[in-house]
Order: sequence, then C-alpha cells, then structure tokens
Amino acid sequence: MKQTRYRQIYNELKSGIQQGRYMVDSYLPSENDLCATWQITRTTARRALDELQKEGFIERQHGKGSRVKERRQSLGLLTVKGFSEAVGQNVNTIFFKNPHIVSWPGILPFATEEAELQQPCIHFERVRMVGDMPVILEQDWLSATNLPGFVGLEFEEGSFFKTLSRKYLIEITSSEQELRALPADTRSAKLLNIRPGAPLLRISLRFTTSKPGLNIYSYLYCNTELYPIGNTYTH
Amino acid sequence: MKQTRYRQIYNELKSGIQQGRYMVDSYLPSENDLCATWQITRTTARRALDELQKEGFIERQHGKGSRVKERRQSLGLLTVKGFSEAVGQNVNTIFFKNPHIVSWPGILPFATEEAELQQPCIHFERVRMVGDMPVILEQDWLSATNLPGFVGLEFEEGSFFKTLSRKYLIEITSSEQELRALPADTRSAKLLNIRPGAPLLRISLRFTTSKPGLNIYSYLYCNTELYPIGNTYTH
DNA sequence: TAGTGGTCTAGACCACGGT
DNA sequence: CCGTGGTCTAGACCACTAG
Repeated sequence: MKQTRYRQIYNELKSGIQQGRYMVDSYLPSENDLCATWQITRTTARRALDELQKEGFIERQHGKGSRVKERRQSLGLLTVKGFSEAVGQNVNTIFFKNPHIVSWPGILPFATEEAELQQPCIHFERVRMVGDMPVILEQDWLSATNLPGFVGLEFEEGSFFKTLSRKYLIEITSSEQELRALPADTRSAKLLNIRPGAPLLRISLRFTTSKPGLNIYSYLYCNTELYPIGNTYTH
Repeated sequence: MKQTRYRQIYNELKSGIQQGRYMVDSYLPSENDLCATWQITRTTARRALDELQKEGFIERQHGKGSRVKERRQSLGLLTVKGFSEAVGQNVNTIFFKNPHIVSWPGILPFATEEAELQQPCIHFERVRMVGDMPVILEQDWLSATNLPGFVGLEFEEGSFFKTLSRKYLIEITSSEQELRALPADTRSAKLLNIRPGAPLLRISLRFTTSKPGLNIYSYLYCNTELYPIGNTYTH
C-alpha cells in the first residue's frame, strides 16, 4: 500500500495531535520547519496541513502559524460538547448500564454489516441530566473489534468519542441519522421522569469510523420540552 | 478589493454552473485548458477546482475530468431532494399560501437582525405530501431584500433553494436548527390529518445566505410516523 | 497512445504578526 | 526586522481513462 508523501506527514501530525504531543492551542512546526525535517517542498507540507485544516484539527493564522484546535467530538446532530454548551452549566451524565458485553439486539437503528455480528457486542446506556432533570436517554451498541480493554474503561472527560480518539486513534468518519417524534413508552417515561405518551424526540444514529468494520449504533430519546436540540452548520 | 487569481476562476466557473452554462453531469474545461485560457499554471487552476470540489459543485475523476454534480440544495437536516429521495416516489408539494408580503410575525424560530425587520417580509406555506398523505407542513419567512420579482415567481422544479441559486445567484452559507417533539395543535393536526396531541417533530431553521442581510426562517412540522426524517453526513 | 487528474520539486513575491 | 502563512510560476513524473 503506497502512501503519498503528504499523507505520511499528515498522519504523523494527526496522531501527534490525537495523542497529545501537540496540545490544544499550541502550534505545529512551521511550514518551513516541516520542509527541513521531512525533506519536502512547501507545496507538500501545505498539502498535509490543508488536510488537517479541512478536518478541523488545526486553524491557520497568517503570520503566526498552525494552531491545534479543540476538536468537534462527532458529526451529526448532537454532541456531548454541543449538549453541554446548548444548555449551559450543570450538565451531568449518569451511567445506567456501564459498557458490557451483550448479544446483538434484534433491532438496531440501521442495517448492520455481516462481519460485525460475528464479533461480540458492547452495550452501554446513560442518562444526561441538567441539574436534577433527566433530559436524554442514550443507548449505544458497537462491535468489540479492535477495542482491547474497552469494557471497564473510564471515558475521558465523560466523552465516548474523545476516548475513541485518544486511546484507540479512531475517528468518526460519517454519520447517518433518523428522527422521529414518538410517544414515550413506560420505561423511558420513567427514566426521563415524564408522562407516558408525552412526545419524545428519538434520534437514531449510525456512526462509521476510521476503523473498517467498526460502527456505532445509538438511540437518543430526548425530552425537548425544556431543552430543544440545536446545532449550527457552516458551509 | 483585490481578488486572487484562483478566486476569479473559481467565481467564473461557479456562476457558469449556477446559471446552467455547465450542465449537471457535463465536464468543466480540463486543467490544461484552464491554464491556456486564463494564462495560469496548473497549481492555480487546481486551486480553483479544489474550492469547487470542497463546496460540492464538482466531482473529479482521475483520467477523465471534473464533472458537475447535482448539488445539495441546502444545509441542515432536511432538503427537498432529501425528502423526495427518502420517501421514494410519489412526492407532491401543494402551496397552502403562495409567497406574499406580510408583516413580520411576532415570534420566529431565531433572533432576527434589526435591518431585516425594516424590509418587507415574504411568507409562504406549503404541505409536502406522499401520495395522498400530508407529511410535512412548512412555513417560511424571509426579508424581500434583493429579491425583485420573487412574489409571483414559480419555483424551479418546486425548489425554493434552486430558485434562489439560479435566479438570484444566492447560495445558502449556513444553517442553524432546533428540534422539538411537540403535541400537534388543532390547526396543524387538521392540515396533516392526524389526531390533535399526536407527537409532531418540529424543525426550526434559520438559513444565512451569501447575500448579506438575507436570512430564511422556517418551521417544519413533520409527521414522522410513516416517514422519519433522515440524513447522512460525511466527514 | 493521447489526454486527464494526482503528486511533487524548486524556486519567487507578498501580506501579516510580533519584536 | 524576521519568520510566518498565502499565492503563484514553470516545470516534472506518474496513474488512470478511453479510443
């Protein structure tokens, strides 16, 4: 498998960022430094940085350099960060079921790949709270492929995606989602402390990752009465 | 206002696509052609094409050329195209209120700019049907700035965004959205032919455009029972 | 085989930021 | 002032597509 030159540099810088060798808000080596270190021209160095910029790892400032950015944690509608920011302070997450091995559930939000079902299935469930108020019930399933030690692992800063990125160098590459407004069933109504039959927003998600064969399936049951789900997309 | 060289070429090609001089599925001039026509090097030609590709106007094929793509019609959750594709055939749109001038409504999904409220307000309302079944009630407001002849205009292919792009060269630059699951009120229940109080998904949207001061405010009331709202994001 | 896009070199000049 | 990133030139070699 031939790697292009700019791709090598891109990979090296990216894992440097993911593993914290380049900290958030610090600067990457300048383009000229990269040229000297890697024996390349500026075109190639810039090409590597272009990719990192496009993917949101860095931000470039004319006359200063390439600064490592705080990365978005996921694609799609809702992010841990987005949730916390949207509702302000006082966000807590409690695990209702810690990550553990289960057999694959019969119904999932999206079609699974055959290879996945051969692997063990990791499942966890948690509730997002604002203060004392439960707001979102989240259920996740994923195959245990390439995730040694995941069960029992503490999430970094409470974030599943941050953990995937830092510990396993796995990034989310795309997401697919489906939205429904549903009447709450008895179980979710109880967990979210609302009346059964009250309108709930269900966000079904399927994330694909940079690890082939590893996808993440999620249901988010959201009580949007006090805290609607919001997001911004920039072209 | 200095324009860079690649930006000039980018603009020229982009308006060519928007105005239909380069049709969907046809090919742009090759990189070497662009070099000859504009007296530039391939680096610069490629830079212009890179931008077009990044924004989804074209798709490049090694050994063939740069093909004009069918463009996504909006950012955010739901698109006309997305809706039609998601539910398959048999999609109809009926206007309940054709575009007309109203005074700005008291409540809008997002904060408006002061300058907008000085302008007349265009409003329209339509219902998306699948066969005989009404599925989405859509309400839109926008300022009449820079839109000569909009009231009374027929939408191109039934698409508001396509019309903005082709007739006025206005592109959506970003969108903000908010999701709520709500019980249907009597009016929307009647229009969507559901029981009052049944769960409805309300998508509130604010689009900003390439025309300063022109934003679009929308409410989408969706009956997701048979046709959930779906979408895919690729990194 | 001719033409296309993908990668890369080795330079150049400029505008911006901080000293 | 110097170092940074932004733009651009004038080449080169390669891999892919299609006649």
